[in-house]
Amino acid sequence: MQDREMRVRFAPSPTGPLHIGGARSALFNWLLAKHSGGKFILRVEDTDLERSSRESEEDIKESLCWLGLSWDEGIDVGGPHGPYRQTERLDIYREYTQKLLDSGQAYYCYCTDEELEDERQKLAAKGQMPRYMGHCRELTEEQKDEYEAQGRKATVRLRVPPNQDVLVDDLVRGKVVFDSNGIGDFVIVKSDGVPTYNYAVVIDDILMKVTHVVRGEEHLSNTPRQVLVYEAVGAPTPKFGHVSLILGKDRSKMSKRHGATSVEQYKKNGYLPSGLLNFLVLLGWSPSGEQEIFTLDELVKIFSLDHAAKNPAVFDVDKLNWINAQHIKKLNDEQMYELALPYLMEGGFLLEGKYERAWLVKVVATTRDHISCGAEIPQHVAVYFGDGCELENEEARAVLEEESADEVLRLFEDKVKKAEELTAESVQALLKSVVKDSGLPGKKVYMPIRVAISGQTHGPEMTLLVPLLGGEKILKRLAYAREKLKG
RNA sequence: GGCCCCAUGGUCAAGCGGCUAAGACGUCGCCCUCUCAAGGCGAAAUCAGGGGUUCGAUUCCCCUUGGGGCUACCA
Repeated sequence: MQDREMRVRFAPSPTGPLHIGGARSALFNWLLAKHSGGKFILRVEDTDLERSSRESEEDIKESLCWLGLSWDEGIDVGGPHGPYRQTERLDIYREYTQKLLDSGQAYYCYCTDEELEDERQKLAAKGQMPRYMGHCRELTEEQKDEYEAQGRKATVRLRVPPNQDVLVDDLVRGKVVFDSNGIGDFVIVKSDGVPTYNYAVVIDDILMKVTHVVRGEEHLSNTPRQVLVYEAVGAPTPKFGHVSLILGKDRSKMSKRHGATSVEQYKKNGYLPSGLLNFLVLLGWSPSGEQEIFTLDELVKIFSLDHAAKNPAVFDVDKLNWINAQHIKKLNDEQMYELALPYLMEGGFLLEGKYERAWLVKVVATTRDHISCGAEIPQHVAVYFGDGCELENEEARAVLEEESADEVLRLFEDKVKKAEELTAESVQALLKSVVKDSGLPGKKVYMPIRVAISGQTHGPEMTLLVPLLGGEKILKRLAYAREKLKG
């Protein structure tokens, strides 16, 4: 007897961009599938007609693709158990609903929102769990006709057996028992004929032969309802795994006010898919060794639910920044350039059009060890652009106003003019000779030059800065700085 | 309110009855250095509280407290 292949899915509802929590669920499922050689399915749960949109669906797919989490079956790519969009599966659900109705495991309910709300209020007042008490459980044909005549639209409810323990055997939480009395007959088909989440999700998982349902902990309390549906249709339950939630800084569920919560925002800020994924996988899961920086391939090899954490994790941007920085350090020059391009354009650095690509590549490469995301590139490369620099502050001005500065700059200028080439090595030698000729301490030499050619008292190493600026630009900047000082 | 989950430094976390309670981010200090970073080294910092069980509890059980989730014709 061979184990069935592992089949997992990510089933977002397209009501907004891909949330960071959703991305982690997708990642866990994807890793599980890849690790075991199984299948990863993408299903769209769009039964909330009001809030679902194709636009969101596109956004989610785009984010998933950007992350590199491709799906083996699902929307767009198809598969043997489609369609993979729930609103296109209405006939399928109808079939199951009819069977449930025929067998008496489900029934029509004609209660109105007001009546239901009233019932909830009363139960809550008595300190009991608000739930449906079964008003329409035993309706006669006459009563149904009467309601129909009133123009009421019926929902379909599942008949939930009383006094029953509903067991959820969870891969990360162990056995969790719920009392069926606390659940009540819940709606499986809305009055417009569209199934509810707790119903559709089960039918689909059965039909799509899903073996492992891995999702956020917010679904744990809903799982007994789903188990009840499995039992009603006579299907075995898959294995469940409820992963802890991702919380905001204040320990409440991540939401807009916690800053960027969608994958596309991180993409926009120039985070790398590998960096974001690496950060996400460490939230609620830990590797056995001490390594923390992983490629996707490495994660595929070692990931399992065994080390999934039960406690919720706070999203820490500082750690994300560090992890992403580690991934950026591994980029080559071309990859760096690719990462930088949108920000160079945005920052207007390419408008001048007079910069060679090869030069730009070198400039961008200087930022590699200093940034944690692409959006930080402009502030680091600004110093390489333009023919003159404004003095950053009084401290910078003071450096140039020092007595020895003038002499240093003259020496430097002279040597730059005479230099045949400006490379890291030659600049190093050149600067050393300025130190020697002036007899000044290094700092008294480097600083005035730095400020004169960059306007700032901080920045890239001189052996990086000078060659990249080139003789022509340096001379212009020196002239500009002198001009400024006179004024 | 009811039900369910969770509880190790500021944050992510290892630990699975006996440890000086790992590691990482962040913080601080030192080194490197023309500067800012990066990098290297080092430091401070944790078992929520109370009961049990046990020769021995961070670890097992109960209670309290705290946090979170669910309680929809949302997913």
